[in-house]
This record gives sequence, C-alpha cells and structure tokens, in this order.
Amino acid sequence: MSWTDERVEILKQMWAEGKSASVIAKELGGVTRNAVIGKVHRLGLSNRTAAASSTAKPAAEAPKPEPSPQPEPKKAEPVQAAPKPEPKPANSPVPPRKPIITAGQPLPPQPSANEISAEALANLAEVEKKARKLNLMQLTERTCKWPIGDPATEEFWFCGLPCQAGKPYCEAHTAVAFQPMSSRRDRRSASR
DNA sequence: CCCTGATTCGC
DNA sequence: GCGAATCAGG
Repeated sequence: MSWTDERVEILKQMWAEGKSASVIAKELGGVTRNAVIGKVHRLGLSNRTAAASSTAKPAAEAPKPEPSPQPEPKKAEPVQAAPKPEPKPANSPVPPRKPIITAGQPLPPQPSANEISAEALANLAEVEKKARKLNLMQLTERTCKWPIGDPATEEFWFCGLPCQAGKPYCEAHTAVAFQPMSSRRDRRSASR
C-alpha cells in the first residue's frame, strides 16, 4: 500500500480527531502504526492540539530567541464576515466528509429496560468488582468498553477487563450486550 | 504487559 | 519518502 491522496486525507482527518496511530493504521490497512506515525511526522502534523499525549515532552524545545519586543500589532482583527470561502479552486471534491465510519463499537445498551436473567446480573455484579476501572483514554481494542457508573459523576469508569477477540466487551458484558432477544419467548406447547 | 507517540536510519 | 526498529514514557 502507498500513501495515496485519499489515504493521506483519511490519515489527516483521523489524526486530527485524536485517533491513535495504531487505530488509524488498522483503519487504513496495509500499514503499521509506525508507518502512520512516520507519515504524520513527514506531513508536519506531529503534535495535535493536545490530547492523550502521554509523552508531553517539549523535546528539542526551541529556546525562542525572540528578545525583540515586537509591538505585536495583533489587535482584535474584526473578522469581516470571514471573506474566505475556502481557497480551494476546484480540486478537492471532498467537502462532505466521507462516511468514514470509524469509531467502531456500538454503544452499550443500557441494561435497564432489558430483562436479563438474574444469573447474568449477578455475574455482572461480580465482574464489576473485578473491573479495572479504566478511563476513556486507557481503553484499547482489547479491553472491555462496558461503562460502569454515571458518566456525570466521578463514579464512572469502564470495565476494562480483557475482551474476546472482535467483541468490544468482556465475556460477561458481551453476554448481556448481545442477547439473542429470545429470553422469555416461551412456547408453552413444547411437546405437541 | 498493555499501550502511546518520537526518532533514527537503511532502504 | 517510507517504515521497521528502537526509544521513551504511561
């Protein structure tokens, strides 16, 4: 695979969205996260607007030799209705963001309005005790993304237990997340 | 150990 | 230009 214009576009977008290099690599396919990172650097968009930056290192920090106190004529420039209708002549037919449906996993259904077997619920309680209590940033492809608690409070985290291949949740949560929807559809006429 | 991005350097 | 190997950090 090579860095076609299109692929670079996707890379730019995803990187801007804060996706990790590995995720982008998977999405693009045919490249490793190293390749992605390498490309990102070559494109000059290494550091994003701050995010999950683990290594917040200002390495090689430019000493900023700017002893010249420039008057900085940076007044509140009146944005005149932003007369900038995109300096794009007619060479970027990509106005409507492509339907790149990244962000994979479906949102976890709330187990409230759903009738789950007491067994499963009890099991969940157990599982939640073992939850790794990961925050959003710590989730990966193979950690259970089942939310626990109220997102509006501090009492919120993700299960984080190792999840089955392909599934976004651990075994227990997968069980309640993907129910065959036939829990109590009992047909009383068993032997007929 | 899992992950993250950063950098280097041979190709 | 590319990206694997390596590095450095959480």
